[in-house]
Amino acid sequence: MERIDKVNGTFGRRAPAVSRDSVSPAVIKRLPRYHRYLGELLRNDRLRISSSELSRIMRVTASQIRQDLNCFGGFGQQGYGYNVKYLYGKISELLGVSAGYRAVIVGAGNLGKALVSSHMFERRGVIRSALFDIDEELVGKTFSDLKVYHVDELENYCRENRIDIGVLTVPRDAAAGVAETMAKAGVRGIWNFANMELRLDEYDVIVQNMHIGDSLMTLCYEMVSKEDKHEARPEVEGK
Amino acid sequence: MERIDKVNGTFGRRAPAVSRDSVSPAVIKRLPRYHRYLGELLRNDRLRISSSELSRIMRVTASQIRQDLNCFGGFGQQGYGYNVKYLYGKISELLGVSAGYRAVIVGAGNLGKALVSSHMFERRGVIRSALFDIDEELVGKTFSDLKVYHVDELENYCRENRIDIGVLTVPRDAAAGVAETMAKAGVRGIWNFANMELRLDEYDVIVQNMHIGDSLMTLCYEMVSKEDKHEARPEVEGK
DNA sequence: TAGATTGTTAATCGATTAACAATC
DNA sequence: TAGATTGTTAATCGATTAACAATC
Repeated sequence: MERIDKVNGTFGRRAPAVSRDSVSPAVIKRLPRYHRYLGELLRNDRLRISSSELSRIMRVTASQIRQDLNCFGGFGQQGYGYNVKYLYGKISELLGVSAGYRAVIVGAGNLGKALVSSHMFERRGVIRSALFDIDEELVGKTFSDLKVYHVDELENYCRENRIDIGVLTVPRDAAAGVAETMAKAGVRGIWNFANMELRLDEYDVIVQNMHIGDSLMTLCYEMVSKEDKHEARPEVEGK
Repeated sequence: MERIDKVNGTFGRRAPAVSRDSVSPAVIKRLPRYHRYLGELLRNDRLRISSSELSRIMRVTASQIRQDLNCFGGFGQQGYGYNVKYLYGKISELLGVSAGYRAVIVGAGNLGKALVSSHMFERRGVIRSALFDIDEELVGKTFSDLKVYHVDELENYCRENRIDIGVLTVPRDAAAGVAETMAKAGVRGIWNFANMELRLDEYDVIVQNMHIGDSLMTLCYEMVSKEDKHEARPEVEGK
């Protein structure tokens, strides 16, 4: 068996393919957060990190970190900890950063523009390919180096450019139709910002519904709960 | 004990205050989704719904629905089901829709504009009060009926207008500073879109960090996993 | 080697589901 | 009343934490 030098971040002949079989949803949901924190450590030139230090930074238990990372194979080294670069690379691999997925963004409104002008895609290894809109005024324009095409061209474009991901920032009512068009054109993942749950059961497509508003509601829930607790507490008797 | 007519959605003298004590995080996280689906049913003029029908629509177990809704008190009625309007009202109440929170949005870039131009706040009972930006070019302009002020005025504005919620769509590096300013000015909740986890431990403020990108990564994770499964499966021997 | 820290098992805790009695 | 459907308890399942042996 070839040894992998996790400490220096260099590899022997064959790195073990990260294993994904039967990884629990709870762990998967946490991966992007690990990725963020490790990216931060990397930018700060940290070479190694122990589960206990990472646990202090991330405010989770060290036990959970070790358990999580171990789902995919032994990423650390006893007595040393984890090599930041190596670990970051492994998690990036799991999250498809090196898959080179190509994405189109449908809807060149404020949200579409916000997404393409950010480092959103770039940072995650997703290649922005083009913008689409139904508004003739926008067609032909360029935002953040991305050309806007008319949605009529969407199906052909996706096919010809082997688009993997479709990002939906269109109005609610248009979402289902556009999604189906993309699914037919071979798109394999849809990132949906319309405020409804898209379902493409007939197609072999993975859908991520992004409900930004849910987060605002959770914030409000917590604010109300806090007030309830503090204000007007009788403190007389009983529980 | 006064009876509450859950069936007609009308109330007796005293409606039971929804109880929030020790509700599990898992349930809280699901509330916005119930809210969305019930809103949809309400728009479609549905008067009642049973846990079993709702379970089909939402693709969760009926058992979970009954268990969840029961955390806060008996919202249903045996033999009948749930009154859609009543239930929607109760969940709205839990989520602070009727709290009348006032929000400012700091950062009048594409994301800020996208948020204020949507029904994001309105739909959740949050009142948009003003926009703020550091760019003199933008100050004085109006977007979606909202005036843009200079961030220098943020602290005073929040105090004078009793702002409850601050929405951060500023660049990463500016986020912590702006957040602190708002906390000092009495803001009690911060909705942070900067790609970093804001912590305001010294202040009595609730922070919701919105990591849009995590959702894209999860999508990519699932796409890679699916490919791994389908492609190049040796099917020779061993597991 | 001794010290540190992972990998991993076992114990605990929390969340989900199933089942059914209560009740409308 | 009979039928339907909730509220609620008990059983199962999954996720987290604690503990420690393995090992670098």
